[in-house]
Parts: sequence; structure tokens; C-alpha cells
Amino acid sequence: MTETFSPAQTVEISGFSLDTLRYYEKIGLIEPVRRAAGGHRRYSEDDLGWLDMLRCLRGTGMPIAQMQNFAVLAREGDDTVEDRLALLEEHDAAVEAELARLLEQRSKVRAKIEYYRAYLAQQPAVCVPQGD
Amino acid sequence: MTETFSPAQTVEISGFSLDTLRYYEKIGLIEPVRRAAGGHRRYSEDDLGWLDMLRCLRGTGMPIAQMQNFAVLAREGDDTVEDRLALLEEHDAAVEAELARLLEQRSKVRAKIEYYRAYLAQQPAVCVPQGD
DNA sequence: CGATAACCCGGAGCACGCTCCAGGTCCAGC
DNA sequence: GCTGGACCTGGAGCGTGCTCCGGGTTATCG
Repeated sequence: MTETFSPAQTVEISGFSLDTLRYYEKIGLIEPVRRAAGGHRRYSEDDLGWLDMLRCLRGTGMPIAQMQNFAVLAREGDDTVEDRLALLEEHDAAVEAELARLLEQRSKVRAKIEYYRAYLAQQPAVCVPQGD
Repeated sequence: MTETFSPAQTVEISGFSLDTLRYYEKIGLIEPVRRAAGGHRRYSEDDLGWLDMLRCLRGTGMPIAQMQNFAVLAREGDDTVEDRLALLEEHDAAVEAELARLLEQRSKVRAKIEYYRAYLAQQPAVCVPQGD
């Protein structure tokens, strides 16, 4: 066990591009990845788990800077679990707010759509000759 | 009637910054705004209505480029209503998809939160002396 | 009439989050 | 052994969407 994954496999699994993976490592979002003899990266299962976490956070709009805070805490060990939990809960609230905002804005867009539809219904087929 | 609004009022009402208003005008998202004698802008009620539309679109994540397409159609007159409707419907579908994505990702974040909570529950109060 | 605030313009700058590039190294298959 | 593809590095570049700056003009208020 303790399988490892090539960069290409990791791209495939994580959904991050190769460049993004290296970028994340460079800025400390990922701990330095183990290397094979020749210097090529070998991502561990733990790395993939962490990448999955990052995907969740990015996918819900967490800024890089905040993910960095989270990464620092994660690296400090088990006694930061409470802090991390707090950070996630705060983020969850932010996501909730964003969802609410989106829903509200969507309803406005839909109102505009209805408005256009009504316009078209009331002013039908401009090009159709009337009454022959 | 046919009230007009100063830039400051328009900022207040539209929620866009002064710079953003001028930027939008520059890139053609807004038609050239009428000016008072001295060259200061006077936004019309129509302008405000259009700004409200832009806010809906931006607020639901429509890229500037697409809003520009929309603006061009709007400027071409009433016989583009169908095209505009199609554009809005397409956008509405995109918003829908984005909402679905967000909801799914949120559930993953919440799963992580639960995981942390479980960890804390199982490993309670590290600092409390055990059994005196 | 003077001061202060609001506004004008063109253009530069910025924050974010990647993405691409050049010039090399490593490794798997024939 | 050689070739082609995957991978390495540091650093530059880019797309988006504003935001800020400097220097000047116009409006408002006491």
C-alpha cells in the first residue's frame, strides 16, 4: 500500500492542472511533495486527500489567502483542530450567504426574463402579415 | 418628471462605484450619459434601470464580455428582444448550474466540518486532567 | 468672492489566480 | 543506446475587473 501518484495521475484525480499543483506547492498550500530518485514528484494518498479538501474550499470560493491560513493550522498538528473547525464554520456561513445572494439575484434575472416574455407575447410575430 | 441623478446619487442608488460607472461607460456597457452644461454627468431614470439590469447580471456572475453583447443588442432596438431573451435564458441556465455546483461543494465542506466535530467529540478536552 | 467639495479625463496600477515559457533533466519503450 | 514524452525550475505574462492617480474644471455654500 501507501500508493503514490505521478503528477499526471494527480492532475487526473484532483482536477487541478499541473501548473496549479506546482503553484499551490510553491505558495505553501501543499506541503513539499516527496520526490522519486530523479526529482519527479510522487504524491501520496494523504496529498490527494488534502487536494480534495482544497478543491472543496476553492470550489466554494474561499480565497487563496484563507486557504493558506488553513494550511498553516493543519501543519501545526492536532491541537489546531478547533481553530480549523472554526475557520470552516465561518467559511460555511460565507458560502451560505453567497448562496442566498445568488438565489435572490437569480430571482431578479428571472423577473427580467418574464418581462421580456410578456413583451413578446403582447407584441407577437411582428413579421407576420395581419389578416392577409 | 424625467428626473436626473448626479454621479454621487447614482453611486448611492446603483451600488456601483464612481470609477466603475465611468469604466462601464468607457467600455460601452452604458450608453454615453447625458451631461449638464459644465460637463458633469446626469444619469436618467432609464440609465438607472439599465444599471439595475447590469447589477443583476454581474451579481449572478455574467462576464463583462457577455454583458457587452447584451448591451449591443439592447442598443439595436426592439427587434432584438428575442435574442436578448435567449441570452438571458442561457445565462439563467448557467446560474442554475453554478448554484447546483455550489450546493454540492457546500455539502462536501459540511462533511469535512462533521468530520472535525466528530474528532473533537471523540477526543474531548485534551487539557482537562483525567480523574484528578 | 473664496473655499471646499464634487466632478472631469486619460492612463497607470493593482489584486487575484493562475498559465505559459525557455531551457534543461529524467525515464520508459523500442 | 536513442528517442519521445513526462517532468523539472524560476520567472515572466496574462485575463478579469476594477481602482487609483494627478492635474484640471465646475458647482455649491457661507
